[in-house]
Amino acid sequence: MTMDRLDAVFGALADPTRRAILARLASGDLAVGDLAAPFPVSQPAISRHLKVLEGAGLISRSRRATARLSHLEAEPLRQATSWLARYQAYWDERYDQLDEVLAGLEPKPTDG
Amino acid sequence: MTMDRLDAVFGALADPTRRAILARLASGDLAVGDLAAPFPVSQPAISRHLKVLEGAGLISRSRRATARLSHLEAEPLRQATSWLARYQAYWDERYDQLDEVLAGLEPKPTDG
DNA sequence: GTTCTCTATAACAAGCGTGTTCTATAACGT
DNA sequence: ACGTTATAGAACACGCTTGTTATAGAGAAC
Repeated sequence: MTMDRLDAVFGALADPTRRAILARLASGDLAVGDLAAPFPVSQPAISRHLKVLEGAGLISRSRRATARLSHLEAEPLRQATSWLARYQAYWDERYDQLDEVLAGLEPKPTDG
Repeated sequence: MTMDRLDAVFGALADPTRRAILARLASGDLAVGDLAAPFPVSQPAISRHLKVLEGAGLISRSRRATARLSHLEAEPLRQATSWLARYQAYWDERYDQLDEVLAGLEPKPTDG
């Protein structure tokens, strides 16, 4: 249950082709062929990238006629962001006030 | 200059040992030996992990006596978060108001 | 049922990553 | 200078990843 999905997620994101695939899927579901078109790699290579993304939970797939549509599933990205959030304080002191704002309480004036 | 550091950053984060190293460095700079102690791998293996982290810009290093201290550099983590932020809208509708707040304008009351 | 389209799998090659052990280098203490 | 401590590098093994081409399978159209 507590399987380290972060391994798979970060591993998936480490490849620029896969990040580009996710970026394209953000605009809508796509078939393998459409997805492969802009990339200088073969269709089987894209199929394997999709398999990696699916393994990381970053996409889900469905059938429409002979095509297989890939659908972006951003939840793992949220988990990754959640892990990274631990370090926000190390690069951005605005994090504190941001955190407060997000906490749901009423925002206060920036300066007293 | 626009080198795809995300490859290196996400690649570095894909390894659980390296994530654990970063987590420990969040509490303060550490020498290789101290860093290697809790992990079930050899010292050279840790040295190589540190080299990967350094290559991704995630740590910097300095000498103190014979020891070499590793220091957390979180800026690349910010870049990774920045990339991921593109997808926040897909899992959290609060993203919109968050974005507004972060835009730097003075916070307004939650409700008009 | 045959054919066409779309996608997945098989089989293979090459490169990279991670781990090991053994050894070299660097800084300090005496 | 010499020894001790801390870290890096060399050499090697092994598995994983990515890519290729060729082929198989699944569904639609006719």
